[in-house]
This record gives sequence, structure tokens and C-alpha cells, in this order.
Amino acid sequence: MDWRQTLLAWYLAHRRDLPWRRDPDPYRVWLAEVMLQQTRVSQMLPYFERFLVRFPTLADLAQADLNAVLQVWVGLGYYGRARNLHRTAQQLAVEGWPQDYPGWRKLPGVGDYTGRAVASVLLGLPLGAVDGNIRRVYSRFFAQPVVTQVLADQQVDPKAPGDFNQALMDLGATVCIPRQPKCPACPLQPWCQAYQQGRVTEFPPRKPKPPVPERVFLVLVAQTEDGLWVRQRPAQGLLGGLWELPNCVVQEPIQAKTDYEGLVPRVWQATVKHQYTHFHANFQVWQGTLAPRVQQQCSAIDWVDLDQHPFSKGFQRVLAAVRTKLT
DNA sequence: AAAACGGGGAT
DNA sequence: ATCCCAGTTTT
Repeated sequence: MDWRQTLLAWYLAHRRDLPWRRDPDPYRVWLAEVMLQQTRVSQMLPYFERFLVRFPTLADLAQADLNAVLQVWVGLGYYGRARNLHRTAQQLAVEGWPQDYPGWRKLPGVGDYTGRAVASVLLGLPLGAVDGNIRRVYSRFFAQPVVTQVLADQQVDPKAPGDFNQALMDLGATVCIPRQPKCPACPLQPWCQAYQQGRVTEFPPRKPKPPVPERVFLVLVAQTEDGLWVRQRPAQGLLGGLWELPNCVVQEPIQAKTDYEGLVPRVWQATVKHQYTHFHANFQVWQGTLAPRVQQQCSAIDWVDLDQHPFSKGFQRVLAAVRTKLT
């Protein structure tokens, strides 16, 4: 019995019951793979179900408004994925689904991993996908610190590449987990080099973590008879296309009645801390007023209409902190 | 090669 | 507080 057959047998018995596996079609598999980029299955599942209720087919997504797509995506993070998904849907609605790996790989938001995963599952192509789970499994299996794409393409079972890739992912997610791996339950234990050497937790090696800086923001709660002033972020970059309260980075302690890039704070309200990938945000929330040139970039809305605008989690927390005192 | 890009759950 | 998740794109 070779280890690939053993792995596939384990997969048939233990695979996770995931919605896009029950009835695989390109739209659902593609959507699932994009949603799962740097995102756990447990976090992604409710978004997947909600997304399909709102946009049941590729045509529905292609015809949708980008704001509606972002609204469903809020909380899932990496919003460039939603923008790429929407743009790609409009392209695919015209051209149809890619029929080979290069065709998939060209799509915006589809990289080496996603292209191989989708092409192996949907087209049965013998391509070895390498995600975080598979990287860890192979690193231990071969007791080597670096796992290359070439290795994965060599190891994939050409008879069942889709199941093979998904089997390794499930093994990594449920058995060969980062800390305290469940080696006694692992079907690959007889072949695992790190296990034979008693060095399982040495692989894969930890990467040094760059220090994360903190940025202090002045966030303004500006209310007039027209309502609360909010604005939409630029389409590209951090939280692209999402809505926010007027804010700016500050280098020094905030003083009332001072103009910070057109934001004039008057009364301090709250401190809200929020962690992003490459910096920690310290939101200093003040009630205050806006210079006319800033007000031009904003729109005033009623508090009850906040739900109609996709706010990032950070600003949702800011709003939650002040809405009881200011409404 | 390194940085940008979210958020949450487990330890 | 740290790790890390079915990674991709830009610099």
C-alpha cells in the first residue's frame, strides 16, 4: 500500500463535509477558493452561504453593484478579493469558464495556489497545490524546511489530483495541525520523516516576525442637521471602497480646536484599538467639525442608515463606542 | 525579496 | 501577546 492510496482512503472516510464539495461547480469552487485565501473554513462558511443567497449565479454576481458585493464581504477582510471577484465575474460572464490551468491562472486574484486547486478539482489536472496546510504536511513528511512548488507537482497523484490536494489540506487542517499535531491519528505516520526522527514540531521552521508599528488616528464624529458625516475610501488599497468616519494620522497628542488636515476636534469621546496586518491602529475618537473642503468629500447620513454602507470592522467598533452617547 | 493587504480563533 | 489561516499583488 503506497502512501497516496492510504491518504485517499483516509480522505474518503474523514473528509470534511463542505458545501462546495457536495455538488462541485465552477462558480462555487472558485468562490470558495478565493474566500479561503488566508481565511479559516470556520470563519468563511457563513460568508459563503450568505454570498450565494445574495448572488446565486455567476450572472447575478456579474450584474451586481460593487457596493453590494462589498457589503456581503464586510468582516471577511482582504477586500481586494471582493473587487477582483466582481470584476472577474463580469469577464467570465462573457468569455465563459477557463478550460485549462493558464486560463485560470490569468484571472485577477488567482495565483499559483488557487489556480492549481481549482484546475485540479474542476478539470482533473495533475497539479500540486501548495497552501499553508500542505506546506506544513510536506515539510514534516519530508523533514525539510522548505517546500517547493516543484515538489508538490511531483508528488500529486495524477489519478485523482483534486481529491489528493484536498486530502492533504484536510489532513493539515484536522490532524497535522501547527501545534500538538495528532500523529497517532495520522494515516501517513509510517512514511513521515519528521515523525520517524522525533522532530515533528521542528517543521516547518517559524519565520521571524517583523515588529508591528502603532499608528494613532484622529477620528471625527461630525454631526449637523443633515446627519453624520461619512466618506467612502478610495477604490484601491487598504479597505478599498469601504466607508469610514473622517480621520487622519496624527503624530502628536491631539489638542481641541486645532485643525488636523481639515478635521477640527472639540470633545474627546473614546479610544478604540484595532489590529491590521502590518500596523496597529489607535483611534482617538472626537466629536468635532469639518472644514468645508473636507465636507465636500463626505456625505451626511442618518444614524439609522449606517447599515446601508459597508463599514470596516474597525469603524464599526468606533461607531459602536460612540453611538450610545451621541444619538 | 519584501511589503501591503483584515479579521478572528486557538494557545 | 503570538501564531496562522485552502495567498495574491505590488513595490
